[in-house]
Amino acid sequence: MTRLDIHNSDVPVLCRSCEVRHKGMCGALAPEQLLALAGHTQTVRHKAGTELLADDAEITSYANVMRGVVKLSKMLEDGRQQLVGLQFAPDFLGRLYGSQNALAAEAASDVEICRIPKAALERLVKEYPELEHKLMEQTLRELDEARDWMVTLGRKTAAEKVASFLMLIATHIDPVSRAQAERRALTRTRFDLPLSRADIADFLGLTIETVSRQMTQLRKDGVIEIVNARSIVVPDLARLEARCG
Amino acid sequence: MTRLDIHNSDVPVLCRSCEVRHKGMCGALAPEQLLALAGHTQTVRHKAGTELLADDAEITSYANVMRGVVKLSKMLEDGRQQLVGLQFAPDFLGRLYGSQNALAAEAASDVEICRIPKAALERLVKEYPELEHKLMEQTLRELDEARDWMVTLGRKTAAEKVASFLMLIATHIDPVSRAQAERRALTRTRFDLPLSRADIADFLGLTIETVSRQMTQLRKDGVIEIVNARSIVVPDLARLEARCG
DNA sequence: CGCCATCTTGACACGTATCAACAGGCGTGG
DNA sequence: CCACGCCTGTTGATACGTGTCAAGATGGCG
Repeated sequence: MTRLDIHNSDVPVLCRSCEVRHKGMCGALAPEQLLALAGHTQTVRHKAGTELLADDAEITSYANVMRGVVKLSKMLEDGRQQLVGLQFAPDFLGRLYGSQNALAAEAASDVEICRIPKAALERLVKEYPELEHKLMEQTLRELDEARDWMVTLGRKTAAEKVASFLMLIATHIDPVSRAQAERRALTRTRFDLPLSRADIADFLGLTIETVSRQMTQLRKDGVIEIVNARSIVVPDLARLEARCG
Repeated sequence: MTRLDIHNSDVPVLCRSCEVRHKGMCGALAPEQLLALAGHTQTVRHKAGTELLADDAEITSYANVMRGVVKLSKMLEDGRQQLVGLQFAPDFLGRLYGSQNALAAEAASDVEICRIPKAALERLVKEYPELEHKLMEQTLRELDEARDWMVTLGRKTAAEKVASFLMLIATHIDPVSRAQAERRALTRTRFDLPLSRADIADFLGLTIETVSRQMTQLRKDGVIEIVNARSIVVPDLARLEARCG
């Protein structure tokens, strides 16, 4: 279970300071493999709002989210938009084996990502099945999350949608794991929203106005406190959970 | 590209008559590996409506859809239901590496599935990375489809949802591939709906009545002909596509 | 032939969208 | 340092789409 990490000297310098090294796909790699990977990677910072992957663009590189939140979105021709996922560190970014993106990725907050050229990663995946296995596990998790969200989009009321969104953020944004969040269910929790009202609306299939009204309602009901538009306090996560439908 | 398949004698008897052998995950396997697999598999037929996997049940086996359509659904505690996917032959069925199902699977039509015990498949996956790769490709396809459907659920009108559903069935149910369907876009197409109005409503996040009204509207607009409730003719797929939003 | 499930159609209610006005925060420039 | 303007979010009035409830119509099957 515990990884032998005393011999850090084998680990590439770049990776040594990487905070998500053990959690993302890199956790699958031995020092020597990490070295093969690190030879191609490049860590880049982007400001909130930067487009990281354009829809329909050719895929030339993949990436790992190291810090911050990335939003994935799709658009209809007439401009209607739907967010189809949020990626937190240490999530993988990009459609593996795809030639073209089927969605757009944009930095929701300031982010730091670790890029690797498409060909380089695909070569490594072929060489180290353990790497593909890690990516498979994340893909399966994302599929589970996408399907959970389909229930939210298709069958929940506006009030339940907003509560579900807050719950999602509360359990993902914090460095504490989801499991910990569950244990601390009764504890006062505070977090910042990585999305604007417009983004939240696009994530929930609602309008800005409806999101705003439902937030106000949750505040009036004492389920949340709105420190400011971007900062929320949940006195009791269990009560919020009860609003999720 | 072409697989050497002249020496059928090496292929297990069970698999030799399998119509989806080359298309699903089994396409990854050499005769010898197929033999290892076939020793554990069991082909079963089920009538429409049979529950194939119960939500929250422990996973003991995986399966491949060989004939028919399987619907995947999730339910909220109060009974509201959402279909989160449809599986056609030769799709894989089951949450790989999961211990519990997060969704229910039910035969939408009469189906034939090829079961394999969880442990047996997981052993094979470990042994043959090529097998995990095939499953990865399907998982990625399913994730793409789930995200496409999120746009439908979150941002389309009832009319567009129904058109999108008909389009989905038209391009999946037929033995002709999606690519072929696109080429034959202007051709008259006829197909049977594998779902009842209630299922369609659950797939689209609508009510039965709204689905029915929108179908009627499409008929009145000449976009579809309703032979009977379960059988549809689309004179011009391009016109239907134009209704999808 | 008749029953029962499924589907369709109608009238009305309700939730969410739309349109519009206003409030607050924040950076810019005077 | 304050004033202004812009961007984001909030609140209100009203419209519209879809849900709900109820009553037929249709069709498959004993």
